[in-house]
Amino acid sequence: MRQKEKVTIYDISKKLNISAATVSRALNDSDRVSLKTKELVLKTAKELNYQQNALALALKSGRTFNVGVVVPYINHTFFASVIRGIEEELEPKGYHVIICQTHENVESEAKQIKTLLNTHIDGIFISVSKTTESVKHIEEVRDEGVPLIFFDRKKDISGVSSVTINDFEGAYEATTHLIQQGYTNIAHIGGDHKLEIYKHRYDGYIAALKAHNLPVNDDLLLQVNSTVEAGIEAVKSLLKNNISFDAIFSASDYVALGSMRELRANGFKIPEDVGVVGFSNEPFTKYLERPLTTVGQTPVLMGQIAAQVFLEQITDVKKNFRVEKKVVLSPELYTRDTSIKKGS
Amino acid sequence: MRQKEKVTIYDISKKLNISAATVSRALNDSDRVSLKTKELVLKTAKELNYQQNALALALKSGRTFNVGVVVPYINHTFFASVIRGIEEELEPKGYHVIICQTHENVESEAKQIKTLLNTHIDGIFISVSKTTESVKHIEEVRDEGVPLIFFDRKKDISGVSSVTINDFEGAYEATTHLIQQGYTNIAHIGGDHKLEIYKHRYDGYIAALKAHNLPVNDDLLLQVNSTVEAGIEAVKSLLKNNISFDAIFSASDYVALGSMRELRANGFKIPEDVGVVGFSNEPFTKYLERPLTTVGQTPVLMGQIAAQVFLEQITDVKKNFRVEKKVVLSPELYTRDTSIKKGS
DNA sequence: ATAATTAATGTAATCGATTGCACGAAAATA
DNA sequence: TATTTTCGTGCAATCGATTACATTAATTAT
Repeated sequence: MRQKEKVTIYDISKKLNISAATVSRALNDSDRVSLKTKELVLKTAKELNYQQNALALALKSGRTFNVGVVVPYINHTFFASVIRGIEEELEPKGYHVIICQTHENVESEAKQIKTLLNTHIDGIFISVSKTTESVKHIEEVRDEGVPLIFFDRKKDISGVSSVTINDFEGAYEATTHLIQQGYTNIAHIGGDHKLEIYKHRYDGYIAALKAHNLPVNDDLLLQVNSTVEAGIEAVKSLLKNNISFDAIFSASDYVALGSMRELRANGFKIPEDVGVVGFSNEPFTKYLERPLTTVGQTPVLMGQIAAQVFLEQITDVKKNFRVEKKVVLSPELYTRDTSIKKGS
Repeated sequence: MRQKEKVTIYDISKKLNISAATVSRALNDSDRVSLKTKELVLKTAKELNYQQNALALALKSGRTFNVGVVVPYINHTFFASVIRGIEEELEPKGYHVIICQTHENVESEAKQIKTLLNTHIDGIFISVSKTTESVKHIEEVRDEGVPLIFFDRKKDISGVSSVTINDFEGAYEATTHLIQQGYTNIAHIGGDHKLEIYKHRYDGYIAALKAHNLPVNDDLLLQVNSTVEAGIEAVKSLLKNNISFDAIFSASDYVALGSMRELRANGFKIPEDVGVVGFSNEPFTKYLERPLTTVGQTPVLMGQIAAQVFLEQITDVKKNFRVEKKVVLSPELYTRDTSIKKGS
């Protein structure tokens, strides 16, 4: 029950009748200590089961070996996977990952960042919340000299690195795939353009249509939240307004799922009557009885790369300069049942 | 680019020409400081934008306001949701959550715990890995006087609290439900009994059969990993061995999914020919074209309660005693399509 | 043999906040 | 008025490790 009395370098120094400074040097393998004392110290340290006090070190050095990760929700597969990637990459280097969620709320985001800074983290990874417009709280991090890395959802801030998916390319490929499958009247159910990712997916969709000389029809463009319910509502509204379409490219798998529900409820066959493509490659998409074609995002890889960028950055800081690095990952189209016209 | 020079209590003390001790007392609202100086200090602190140095405080007090969470994989929906619950409950109290994953590996688990202890976390939440048999590394935590809380996957260690699901009850209800639907030949595809949760689910299944005077048939009992592939293989082996059954109670949603795949591939209709019930209420289960009946586990709630137990525990420690608290949450059966016989 | 060099170790300050003890001044009591 | 309390504040140690500077001992060069 009682806290074990921790062994410090003073305990070692007392036992060996030398100064704590020498012990410290010996433990850090300094060349200003004789081999004999070095060995002696190391041996005694092992005997006494000495563990370096990370707090004392952090106080002295200013480095805590903790990094913060700020995401909207940690239990969303995508974010949890990115965190996993970060954790896997940094754990071997002795870093710990502190996670915070913003619930898509800027104020919470700003608060979390403030607290993280106060905890003296060595870096921050962030995917901004939907409601984030002002970036003052983020610039503050940069100004304090703390490495900051955006992943997936970024803001354009000079001097800040980011790792993102090429959403444009993903959307372009998805749309092109639908076109090649013979669909010509493709609706796009996207998300709020305040988030770059949705804007880029929209742009990719438009570009693909134009590249194949298909007209852009405003009636076929919707912006909704990323939920099953929103997908249902979106299709309902399309049908109610008598808008004809033969395919849906959705910027969200959840929306795609809802869309399919509503389409089937109205007697449409997928993919015969309507082709559907989603975005994200959520785990459930491949388990559906009719697996969903979707754009995959390699979130674990994204986390790993973000971590690597961070590691580069901290060595840069030591050298007293900073590089702004923008990594853009290529998405991959998972072609499955919902977009392959039979007999085509 | 340059690290902002941090404001300390010495800066305040210098500016006001008083000692740092008084500043510290004033900031901590000690009653040994005159109201006048108190106000003065508070005002100056605000002016200079003073932020308490968490590291210095931690070094002095031994409390870091960090807690560690150790799970097999952080991107599994269940664990991510528990973490979310913990985080939501502790964040308002000023705690940070440090996450570690073990990849179901005891050595990794022991190492993570060791590092966490060295980081001076204020408590540890853990769901043990499948391979954990020796609990020496866990007893060490308890012996160091660091509050430890098991969630979901626990080990029996005296003096350690836990928050779990009543797996027995969940399995009992699920099996009873199948029986009530008219299934009589129910197979159980479970997991490794080394993990209590699987043992309990098995026990619940057996108890339900006995309670309804149904025979226990060893041929219908399987132990497999929690994957879609394992589910496919399990059904393959049942069919190959010509074992007849009219329902499957699986201890895993993934296994249930695989089972259904293989059953359909062999011309069986669900739920007409074979009823299926899973376990966990994974998000995908309700999105299936034929939503899966499954036992839900309220992971967010589990995290919240675990956090509450932790908070109680640290106040207990202050009072110099420790209570072992075992919270068992009730699972809930989500009755969906795969177990409801039509016309019954 | 003596001076100059190098190697090994020790001393003490530092990182920032907290706190037991001491001290002077003011207030209350005798 | 003299004596005791109370109040507000400061001094200095502490938490554990690091490190610039000082010092001693050992070695080499002259």
